[in-house]
Amino acid sequence: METRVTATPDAKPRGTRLPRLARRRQLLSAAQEVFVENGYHAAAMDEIADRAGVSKPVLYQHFPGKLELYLALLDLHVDDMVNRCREALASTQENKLRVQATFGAFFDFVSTQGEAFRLVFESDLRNVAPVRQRVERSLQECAEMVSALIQEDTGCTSDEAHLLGVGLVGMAEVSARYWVTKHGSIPKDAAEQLMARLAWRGISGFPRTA
Amino acid sequence: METRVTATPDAKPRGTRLPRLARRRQLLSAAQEVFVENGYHAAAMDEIADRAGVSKPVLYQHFPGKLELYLALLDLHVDDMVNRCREALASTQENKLRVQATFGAFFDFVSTQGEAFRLVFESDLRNVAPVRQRVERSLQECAEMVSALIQEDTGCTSDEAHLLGVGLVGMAEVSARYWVTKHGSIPKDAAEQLMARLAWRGISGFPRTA
DNA sequence: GGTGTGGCCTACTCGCACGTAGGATGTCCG
DNA sequence: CGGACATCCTACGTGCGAGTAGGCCACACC
Repeated sequence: METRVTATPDAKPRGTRLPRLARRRQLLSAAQEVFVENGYHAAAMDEIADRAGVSKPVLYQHFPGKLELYLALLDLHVDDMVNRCREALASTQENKLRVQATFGAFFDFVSTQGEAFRLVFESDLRNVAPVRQRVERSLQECAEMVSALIQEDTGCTSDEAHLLGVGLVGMAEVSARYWVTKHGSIPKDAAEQLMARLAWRGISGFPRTA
Repeated sequence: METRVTATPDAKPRGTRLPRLARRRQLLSAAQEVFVENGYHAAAMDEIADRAGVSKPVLYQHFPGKLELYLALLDLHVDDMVNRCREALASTQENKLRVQATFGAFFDFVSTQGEAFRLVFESDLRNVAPVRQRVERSLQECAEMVSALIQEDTGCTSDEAHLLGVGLVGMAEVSARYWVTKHGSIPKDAAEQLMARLAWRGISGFPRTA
């Protein structure tokens, strides 16, 4: 999927001119590479520009600052995650299949776009309000969709269902992240189904009394 | 739990002299406050010194640099977490109780020392090798202790047991972190037991065949 | 062929925060 | 009392990287 991962931070030809929108997309792509590799702080605007085969001021003609550039990318991926999760839950009416589909969604999410999921799950900028807000909100949304279903089918209070939802989504996130770094140990289908089985056994027909 | 959260970063008396070891402990404590509040990058050595009622060079007489100071704290807390987890798993021979105890361990861990768990779970320095290594290694250790037990009692392969272990530990981490930020919604005991029940239902007598 | 507009570049400023040089001051022992 | 040692301070050097000033060049349209 990468054409070059060699030593030199490989500046591109540096001669091409692009229309505004195409350049913007390319800058986003270059920025994603650099942010994912190094995190926000270690990423230099110079390197992003170089990676796109362009000089720094061009970057600032498209984005007002480093933070805004980062947020633009982050928004893309949190939305992607939430949508995948929503679609998985809506894909069937049977809860067992819903669980499977949702784990599938998380495993898919961490498999796409290089390692873009790191922007959401491993951001080194969570201490900055707008970033924290986006990340927490997106996970919260996923958890709420899950907990709504839990609450329908069990006698749990709202608070209990929320906690369960957060835990399940967290399990999906963490296991998917672990799996993706250990490619080769287990095929994707098997990993998804293993975790889905664990979750489904845990949550199905959750007892109403302690 | 905080005595002061006012505007001024409250420098202490600034006159007291302390023996070397006591000063070191106090510096660690001040550093922990600042790192937890702001993360690594937004934490200034000046503020840590101020917070301890001391000037910056003193800090550098105790720690060679900012990173080493951070690592000293991080080591403390990853070890704490692993030990709690180990003790929980060793506290009984019955697996159901082990699950309960382990969730208890994670909920305890996030409840102690201000919010020191953020250093482990939300470090904004995971892209730096020594930090990443410590964090991942500690979670890996917890997961391996869990997966060893899983492998004993199920027909899972080693890879499968590892994935399950990581998922369960991840669920404990995420749910504990969520619970601690929502103090008041559910009492600690209830939250622990709810999650433990979810996990135990999921993992107990895990089927040997797909 | 001129002229304007849009895309691009080189080269710079500037602030911030880590880390340090060199000096003052309190305490303990001969 | 005097000097040695340890603790601490004020004030500075320094590097790095975000963001900017000002100018060049290609292409399109008159």
